[in-house]
Amino acid sequence: MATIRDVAKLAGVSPTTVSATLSGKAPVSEALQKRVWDAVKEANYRPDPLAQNLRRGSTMTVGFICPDIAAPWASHLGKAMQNALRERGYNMLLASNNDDPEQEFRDIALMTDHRVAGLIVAPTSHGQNYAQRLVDAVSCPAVMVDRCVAPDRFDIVADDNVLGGTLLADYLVRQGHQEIGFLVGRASISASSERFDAVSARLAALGHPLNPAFCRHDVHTVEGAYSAVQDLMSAPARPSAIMCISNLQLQGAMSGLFNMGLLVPDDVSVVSFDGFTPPEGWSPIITCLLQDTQTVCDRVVELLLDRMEQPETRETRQVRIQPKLRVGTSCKRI
Amino acid sequence: MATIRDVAKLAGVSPTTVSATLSGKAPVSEALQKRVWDAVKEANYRPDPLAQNLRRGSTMTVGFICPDIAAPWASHLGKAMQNALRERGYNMLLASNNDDPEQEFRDIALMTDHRVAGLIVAPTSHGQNYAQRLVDAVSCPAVMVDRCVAPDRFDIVADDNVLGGTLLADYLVRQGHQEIGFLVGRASISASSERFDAVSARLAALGHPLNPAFCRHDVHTVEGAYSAVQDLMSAPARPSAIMCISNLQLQGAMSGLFNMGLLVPDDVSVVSFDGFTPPEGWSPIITCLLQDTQTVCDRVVELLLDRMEQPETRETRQVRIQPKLRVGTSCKRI
DNA sequence: AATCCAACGCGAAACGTTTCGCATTAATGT
DNA sequence: ACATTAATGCGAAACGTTTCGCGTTGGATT
Repeated sequence: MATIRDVAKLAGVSPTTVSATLSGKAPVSEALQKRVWDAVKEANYRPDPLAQNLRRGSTMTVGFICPDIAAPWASHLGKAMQNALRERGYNMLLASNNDDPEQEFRDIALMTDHRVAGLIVAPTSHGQNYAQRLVDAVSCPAVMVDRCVAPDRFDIVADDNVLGGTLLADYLVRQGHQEIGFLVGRASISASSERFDAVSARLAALGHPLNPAFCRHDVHTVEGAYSAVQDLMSAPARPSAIMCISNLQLQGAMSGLFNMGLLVPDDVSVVSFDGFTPPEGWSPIITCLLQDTQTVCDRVVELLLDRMEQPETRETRQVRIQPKLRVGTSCKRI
Repeated sequence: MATIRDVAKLAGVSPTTVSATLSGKAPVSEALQKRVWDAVKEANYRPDPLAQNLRRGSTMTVGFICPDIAAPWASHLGKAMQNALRERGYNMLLASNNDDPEQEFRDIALMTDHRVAGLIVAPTSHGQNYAQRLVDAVSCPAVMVDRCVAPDRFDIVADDNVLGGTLLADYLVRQGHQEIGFLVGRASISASSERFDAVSARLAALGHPLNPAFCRHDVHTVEGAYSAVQDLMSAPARPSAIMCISNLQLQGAMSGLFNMGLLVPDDVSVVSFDGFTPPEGWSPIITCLLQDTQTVCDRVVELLLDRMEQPETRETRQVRIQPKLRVGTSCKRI
């Protein structure tokens, strides 16, 4: 592989001039520029990124850290972000941590050591002292996605859960549902509590407050949701609809209902934030909130690049993405 | 950040000795080792990976290149491989190319420039002169997944499509299907042609050869499959079952049938290689072949590490993963 | 007691780039 | 015509690590 010195020799200039020409960071006369470019082409020269990294002390790489890349949400977002970053010359380093904060912190340290230019984190957001540890661990420009952690330290892009909760609550009431089973997630996760609070507030405002007996707390796995719905639906007083706040919950709930022999929506309706969306042809189509992945991606990249350009100056920003209600076939009128 | 020189000073030894102690590549006396380790801890020293990369001319990073990371197949495999590689100290660089060979080659060049230790590629496998270009582009240890390209140059892990085709053909015949609509993929893609050939051969052997009028070729997008099934099902003579060879096809087919008002499996049965698998609770459950992602991952990593240790010596190997038939609800008996 | 060898530790060079400070030249102003 | 300045190019150092070759030491061999 040709080095910058080879090119310099070929063009009859110094390595400095080659570097200046390629980077454009210092003025070089037209004539020399041409000679340099010709030499670059002739030698088929491409700067060694490893040497650049070392000398610059930074990398054209952005890290994306998420709890589970196999979750459709994460893989779609990852795909979109990779495309967006690529256009700007960045690579993407990926880490999926199985929702384990310890693994997450190790990944952050690893990427920091590798001098990523920036970090996009979908935080696990649980565990002892989480927010503080995250603040301590992250020493480069960073944006948090989906979950709101340490908003005075990080830029954040998350769903507008108040709007989302309102849309879903309104829809349920409009469909005549009054007894609603609610699978609440981890209280420590912002998305979870925000969603619960929003739905709760809206239903109360509409005159149909949530029945605490129909709420199941700390449900954050497929298995948990499976048991929770079976528990809910085997009691003598049953809810007419079940609300899930995550995809994992939704899958567990559907599976749990299926195995009890309950049909959706004939025996019980289901709605969800963040819905699993099998394509047309499968049923039921879940009534849920749709999030525009591309918008999320665009905003995340925008915030991150801004901060990468001006690491300290700017105040942190918080962006909320407005979800849309998709009416499917999983929630019947009663 | 502490450098190796700081540690050396602290321990009263030379940088050489620190390096030797940490890497274990040269003998260091017990006494000095201890002093070095103490100094490392005291200074909280961690070697700068950027400097290591430059000096060694290589990286502890493996690249994973796939057509679409948002496809469940790819994201599940990516997740598993990340975990496996992590255990061995490697990072994973991810690239998703939207099934565009040009983008794929750019990504390969990028990763090669970055001196990845190895490459795992799910090749797009189409375009002019593809195999040759791939061979030319890849200059590091590499394993191909899913599609068989240049088997005399690369290690390959792919499905056992002969077994898979046999299982599906047997099942269809056992269920009484004789007129089978077949969505064939790109002829240039090994998985596609292998699958078609296998099913075709088995059906012929069972005395029910495929009817060419029911085959649609070069169907490799969701939209293509959508039109293809509508075309198939609007003719006067209809197949009783439709076979898809990919997930994309399956989604297009289901959607196409749905929008014609045809129910699966009441009006027409559907089976698929590589099936989209919504969790329990959604219907229909597609009768399809299941592939054990973990096995694929293990074999890929095994082959890659072998080759990374002995770049040239070993002959290329080809591993075929045996699929299992999952009987769902999408194919009725007639 | 002289010699040899193995074991260990060190200094310095090297990886390929970017950048700092200085030198040279040409252009401008008086 | 001389001084001042701006424009442009260069040499050399620096980034932090690994590694090559050499020197030293201490113990074993004869």
